[in-house]
Amino acid sequence: MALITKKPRGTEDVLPRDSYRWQFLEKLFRDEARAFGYREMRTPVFEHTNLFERGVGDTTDIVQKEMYTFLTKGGDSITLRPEGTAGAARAFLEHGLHNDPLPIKAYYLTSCYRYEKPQAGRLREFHQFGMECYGTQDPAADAELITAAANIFDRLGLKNISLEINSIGCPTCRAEYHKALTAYFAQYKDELCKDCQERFSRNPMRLLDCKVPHDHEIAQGAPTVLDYLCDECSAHFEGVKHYLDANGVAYTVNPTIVRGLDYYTKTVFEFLSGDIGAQSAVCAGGRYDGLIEELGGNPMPALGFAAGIERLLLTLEAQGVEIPLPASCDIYIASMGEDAHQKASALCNSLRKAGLYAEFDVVGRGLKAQMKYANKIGARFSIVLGDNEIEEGKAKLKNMLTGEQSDVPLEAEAFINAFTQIKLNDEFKGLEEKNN
RNA sequence: GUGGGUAUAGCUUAGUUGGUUAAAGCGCCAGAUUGUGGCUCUGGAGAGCAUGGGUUCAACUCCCAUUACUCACCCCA
Repeated sequence: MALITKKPRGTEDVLPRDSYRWQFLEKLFRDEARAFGYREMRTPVFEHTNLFERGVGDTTDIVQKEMYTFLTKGGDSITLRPEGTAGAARAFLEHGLHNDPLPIKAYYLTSCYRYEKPQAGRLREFHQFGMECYGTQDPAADAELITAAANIFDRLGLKNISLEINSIGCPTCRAEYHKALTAYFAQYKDELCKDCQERFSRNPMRLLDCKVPHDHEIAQGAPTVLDYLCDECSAHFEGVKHYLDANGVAYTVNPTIVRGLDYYTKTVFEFLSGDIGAQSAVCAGGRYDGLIEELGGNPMPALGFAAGIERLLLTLEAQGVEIPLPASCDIYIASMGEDAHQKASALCNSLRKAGLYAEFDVVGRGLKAQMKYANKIGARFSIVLGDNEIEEGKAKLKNMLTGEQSDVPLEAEAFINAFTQIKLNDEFKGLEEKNN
């Protein structure tokens, strides 16, 4: 096959036969968001580059080596969003949402772009569902947000999703901790692996979760953040845990959780799936009290999370969670002869206007092939239209499951009435059988 | 950016120690006495074996390179 080009690396097509899985997830997200008072927010796919440099942090890998950045014809530097929080925060500021009753709760479902090397659960174009909450520093809010995510995984029927939480403190206590950490690792600096040598200067907290055995051993003896939290941060973290307990959300405290984006403060958390390979974080987030100020606004506490839709889909598949199939064709109208074809077309249109999913032959197939097709698309009912039926003004409606047939009139309105009646009876019977 | 694996029809694969027109299942299309699907049967379309070199009388089978896909590291949803 001489295709002029293939899809760019790290992108995925969602085919017609699979889109219902996405739609199922999206609906569940929206429903859950609504239950927690979150409303949808949509922001541009691209933003001015400096938004991400400031918001995400210009020392992060995302900004340093993963952004899709380009110059416009006008000479502006534009970047495809690598994540959702910065754009949401920008919109929050730009539209003065802090004047609305607090807290402001917003969610988004968007694509994100990162120039990375693809692997299992990692794409260059991927999709996130995220929730952002502005204007509260109460630990109840942290727990509420985490609970929303937990509820989603619960409703999806996912097993083995573990929640790990940590607090990385405020800038004040984190500075203290960094000092202690640096002092500790300085003793072993020459023994650390090459990556860790780098981390030592860039982000010492990263030294904690190195996978190299020797480094890991050294890290075991390192001071933990939780011992360095100031009174306020410590009390806040305790509060979060209590509210999670109250909500019945299970978690483990993991003091080595570090987030890769600069804006996080205090609470950080990850939901991990053991079924999808090395990229196991299916959802992650935390508090970012400094972000709004960093972007030029008045100080405003905030928190949020993002869940990777592709990763969730992978987890669902790995665990064999069944996603309900979309409703299939209500009725297929087979026809033979020019008059009947036209009648089928018109009847179909009336049915569609009435909200039904109806099909007829638009390929020019023979009757038998039409019936086969009706079967393949899972039509629940079918009728055959020929000269006889047109003449008599009625046809046989066939239940494709049971093979039962009954007469129905061909006049549109009467047909729809008769059909909906039969369809309802059929559904009722189905329910009864299910219950017995 | 670094490292490992893979590359045969739309999909899943077979292809023996290199040897004639590359095989199967699924899917697709069409038939199996006249106007009715699912099961079965028959037939058909569809790849020239990722690409480019090389070795050989002969390569899908061996060698090299490239590309793509994939997994892992870094990092992250």
